[in-house]
Parts: sequence; C-alpha cells; structure tokens
Amino acid sequence: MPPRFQKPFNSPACPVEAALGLIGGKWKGIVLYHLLGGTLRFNVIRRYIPGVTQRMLTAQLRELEADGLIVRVVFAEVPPRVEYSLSAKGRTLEPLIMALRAWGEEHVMPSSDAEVAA
Amino acid sequence: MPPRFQKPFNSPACPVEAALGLIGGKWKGIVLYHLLGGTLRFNVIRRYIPGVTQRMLTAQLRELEADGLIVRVVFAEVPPRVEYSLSAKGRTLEPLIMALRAWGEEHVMPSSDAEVAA
DNA sequence: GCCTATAGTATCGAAAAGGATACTGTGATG
DNA sequence: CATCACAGTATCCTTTTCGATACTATAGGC
Repeated sequence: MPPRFQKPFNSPACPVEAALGLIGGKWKGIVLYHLLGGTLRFNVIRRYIPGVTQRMLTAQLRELEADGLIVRVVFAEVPPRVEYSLSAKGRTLEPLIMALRAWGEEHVMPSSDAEVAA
Repeated sequence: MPPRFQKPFNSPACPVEAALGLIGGKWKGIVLYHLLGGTLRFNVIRRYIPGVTQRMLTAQLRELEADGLIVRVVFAEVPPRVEYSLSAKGRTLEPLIMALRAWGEEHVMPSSDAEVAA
C-alpha cells in the first residue's frame, strides 16, 4: 500500500531524512560499519579507511558521538588512547547498516561479483 | 556530480558508502519514499516536499535517474507532463527505505515529545 | 638530541552544494 | 490582452564541506 505522507516538513518531520541525517555523513557509514565489529582506537579506524583525513575523521566521530550513536572513552595516558564503540542506540543500527551493505553489494558494486554471503 | 569512487577505496570496497551515495542526497530519501506510492508528476513531488526548490528537485531527480533508480517519462503535450516512477532497481530499495523510516521514527523523531531546549 | 607514535587542533583555501531569482514556450482561462 | 500552469534552465551568489598542511604534548626508542 502506498505509504504516502504529506506533512509540512521544514521542521523535524521526515523520519527517512532524519535517519539519513545521522548516518549519511561522508564517512559515517564506514565508521559505523567498522565499529560493528567492536571497540576501536582512533588510528585503527583511520587505517581502516584510507582516504579519510584526521580532521574529517575527528569531525565525523564527534558528530556520531553528539548524536548518541557512539561512545568515546579517553584514557589519561601517554601516548593518548581514545577508544570508540557503539552505544546501545548505535547498535540498533546494525540491521540497517547490514541492509545497506547487502543492497550496495548487490546493486551498486561495479565488479558484478556480488556475493551476498554473510 | 561527485566522483563516487575516486580511488581504489578501502579493501572491502565499502558497499555501505556506495549505497549511501545513491540514496543519501539531500532530498533523495523523501523523493524515493514518495515514489514508493506510485508514479508522480514533477509538481506533485514538489508540493509534497515544501522547502525543495525547483532546481534542487530537478537535480536530485536527474541523479536518481542517472543511477537507474527512477524512470522519467516525458509526454509530448502542452502543458508539459513528466512522470516519475521507481525502476525495478528502485523498487528493490523499498525495504531499505522502510527500515530507514522505522528507525528514524523510533530513534530520532520528536514523536510527541517536543523537548524544547532548556 | 632527534624521531616516532598518539589523538587530536588550527588555519587556509578550493570546491561543491544549495538558495534566490528570472526566464523559456505554449495552450487554456479570464 | 494578460495571466496561469507546467517542467524545467540559466545565472548569480552565499554557505558549507572537505582536503592539505602545520602544530600541540609527552613518553619511549635509537
């Protein structure tokens, strides 16, 4: 059935956009995806994502934290250690991220060998 | 048009970002969502989304079309009529969009709780 | 004494995104 | 005749995003 909604939405009203607003940042998808595997340190994430700059990664992590999706724990050590992990809310994203990944593999990856093996 | 894969990205190639790249545009989520309900004309979509400009809507629709998610049919009439609908590939997004919507409703919407800044 | 690693900031500037406005052509309406 | 609606373009300009680079502090290694 046609899920048609028409509300004034200049304010907070479209849940699809709202969700996309939280996970749609340039690097958020991959960051979240990697964190699905467990706690990671800053530079580990960075090495997982060649191409992201320190500045960008910091910005994305801070946004994810501000949105309550990840947790940032700072250890008062030298050299500094900061660990990132998904919050409870962040973990609720798991099926979504996995669905995104499955869809991407099947419908966008150019290499056409989309093995949807979990 | 942003280059989707400017580099040999990270090792698993990141299908999550690939998917997000297609549906993560500023208005694509809502456009897709409305099209889930069936074929729509340009101005109908526009009226469903107050806040989008003609220029932006055109751009988003063209990108969706270029990515093969929607189909654009022009009728040689006066006044002009152009109809947009989901392609077969676009329809495969339905569960994803619905999941996005459900997650957004549950985890980000103000949902009866305005929470005005203190 | 210098280099490395850590997890960032600060600053600059290029590039892209996005908004506002004006314009197109034609048939029907007033 | 003037105006409206349609589905856009074209142009200009502001805002935001993003990358590159340089810098911080401190401990340990060489």
